[in-house]
Amino acid sequence: MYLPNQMQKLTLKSIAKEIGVSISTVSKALKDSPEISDDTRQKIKAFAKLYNYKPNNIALSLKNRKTKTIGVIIPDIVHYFFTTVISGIEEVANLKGYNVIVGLSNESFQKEVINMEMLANGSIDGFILSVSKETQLLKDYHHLEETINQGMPIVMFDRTINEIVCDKVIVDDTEGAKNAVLKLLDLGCKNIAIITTEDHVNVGKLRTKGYKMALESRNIFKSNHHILHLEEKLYDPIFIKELEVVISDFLKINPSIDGIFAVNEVYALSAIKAAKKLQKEVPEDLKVIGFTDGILSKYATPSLSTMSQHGKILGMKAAELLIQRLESLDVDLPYQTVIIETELIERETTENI
Amino acid sequence: MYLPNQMQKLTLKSIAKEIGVSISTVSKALKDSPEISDDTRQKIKAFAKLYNYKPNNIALSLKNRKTKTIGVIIPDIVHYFFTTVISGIEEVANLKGYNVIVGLSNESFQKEVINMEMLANGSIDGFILSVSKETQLLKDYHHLEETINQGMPIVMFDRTINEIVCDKVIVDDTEGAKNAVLKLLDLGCKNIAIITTEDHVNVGKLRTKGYKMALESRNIFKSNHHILHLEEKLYDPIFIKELEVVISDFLKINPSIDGIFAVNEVYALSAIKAAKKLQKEVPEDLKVIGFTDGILSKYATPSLSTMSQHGKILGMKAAELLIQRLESLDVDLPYQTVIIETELIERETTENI
DNA sequence: ATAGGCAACGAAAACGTTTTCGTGTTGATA
DNA sequence: TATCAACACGAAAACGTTTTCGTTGCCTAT
Repeated sequence: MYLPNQMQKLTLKSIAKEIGVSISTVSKALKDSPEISDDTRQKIKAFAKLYNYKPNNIALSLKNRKTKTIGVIIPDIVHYFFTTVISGIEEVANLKGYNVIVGLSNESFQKEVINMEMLANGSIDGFILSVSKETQLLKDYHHLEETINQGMPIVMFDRTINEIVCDKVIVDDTEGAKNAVLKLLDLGCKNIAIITTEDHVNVGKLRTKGYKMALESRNIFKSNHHILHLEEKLYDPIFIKELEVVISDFLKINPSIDGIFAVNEVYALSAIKAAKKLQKEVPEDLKVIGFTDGILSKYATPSLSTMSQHGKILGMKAAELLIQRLESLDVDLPYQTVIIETELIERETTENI
Repeated sequence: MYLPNQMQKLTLKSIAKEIGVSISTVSKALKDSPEISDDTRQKIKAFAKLYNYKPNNIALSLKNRKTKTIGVIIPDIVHYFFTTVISGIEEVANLKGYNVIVGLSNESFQKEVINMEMLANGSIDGFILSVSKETQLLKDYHHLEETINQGMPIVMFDRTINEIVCDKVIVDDTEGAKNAVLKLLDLGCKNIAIITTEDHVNVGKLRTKGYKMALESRNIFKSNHHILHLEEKLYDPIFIKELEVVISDFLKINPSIDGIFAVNEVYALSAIKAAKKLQKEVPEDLKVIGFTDGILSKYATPSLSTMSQHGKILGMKAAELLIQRLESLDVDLPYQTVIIETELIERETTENI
């Protein structure tokens, strides 16, 4: 009787020794190769099942030169949008037998590079990533280029880079912003402001562009654009007070504002809070639309109308693109850029009273 | 001149062939072995650097029988607490040269098992996990036992299981809840309710226990306990309306309630919303404390006082425990259970006006 | 009787490392 | 001149698979 050492994983070799056959025979028997007689096959399979043999993934990876795992690099995981994207990635990855390994850049170029290098040397088959803000700022993309040159496919999402040719999945920020502002106009708002980021943040820039397009399409020109650019750091919860002050000041200077489009939930909620303190009622005196249909929008009081980015669908699409490329035999598979449509989720902040 | 095929990763073998030495020599040269002459070492290192040689992680893993990666299994990633835990894990993992591979159970026993089996066969060195609700309900822990029996260490966090002996990192739910309720008492609340989950959810049960302990320590006995147990599903944003209705009904039946302790942010915010509609002002007529210092607490209006679980610290501690065990030579390292202290974060919902 | 064929299995290479243990060459020493 | 280190390097095993290509032994057809 075989006494398995519970501390030692079963291998083909140990099974072979136990049954008294060669490693090859065990391997073939377990894969139902016709080369092996029914008799020995039964014996081997029974033994393997009894002691719960599972092939070693690392050995398989080395042999097959593929790991069946996807590397995901994101700037921040404590962030609703990114987590929904991950959940989408994970869902289709799992469905197709892939694992997901997560690296966080914390918005740092350095960490992004380190993390990618750590994973690029055989640990994964391909990347899904959204670059850090610092990378966008520095415009240094050598790590991305090198990775691609080494034959490792990348799918970029949300914060993509034009200079890099690869598959991309993006949110239609400009169109989404435009639609949000058009909605405010349709609701009767006459003086619509945008609360946005600095321009080097791509999504901020694109959403600002959409804002302008919407207004200009209704013949509201520059003199009546109200744009508040906020410093990076104000997004951080530790500056919540400062954020409110800045927005409050902005609203005081522009008392005619009756509609706000904010490029994220945080700006939107702070705007609402600031407005209340200035005795402006939402939505009666001021209508607000945010971006990202996260937890804040749903549970805020009043609940926030917002543009959903469908992060989960985005993640699913990104994973599909990557896996399709990984499993395609066609080396020249053309690169795609998939656009995920935004959708206006109407809640209390745009109710017409 | 060597013309590297950019599609092909550099290996020791290809370097060896190019320089005209053996594989062993290359390996030794790169590791600065004294066996190798300065001359050839220089040559090899220069070549390796020029073409950016990086050893293949998979081959290393196979050889060393360790992967330097940690498997993290959580029930849900679109959840503030879990993401902060991950960020903590990731931080110390990275510091110590480990990668993090994430599996989601989606609160499903089945997915939890599958995911763990997928990773347990060589892909990772150890697990950090929080079990799914279904696992808690079924009380089937065979996958955990088997994993441990195979010599793979596990660190459980938050939702731990007494029957399983392993390292654990937990939040002091009972104590935290007790302190929250004591705070409400100190603020002068006379009729304090708890909004909690069904009892099979461990954290809900423990926090309810803390609620009772606090009241009883001030001689407020059962007849004056107001406990609202909510169905699982009401936590989901799609049932936000129903949630509010249930809480609203509860408040109507118990009009004397002047303090609420909610076991999560969602219940707390819904309670505030319900109260407002019943013309109760927060914090004037009703004081509220939640659990989890997430994004909702910070940006709510009024901002929510809450018990912080310090998820990031918890994650860091869990990673430290695991890595310590992985790198310890002592097989009999005693198992630890680390308790992360909660902390009351006071905001507007407990202000004394 | 013998060639041919098939059934059932094993040996060995390969994936990319690390490391132990040779082995050949040099220079110095007795 | 013979011996012996020290030096510089290579061969090979090992990690756990898969797969190709033998190699047996036996049966059948000529």
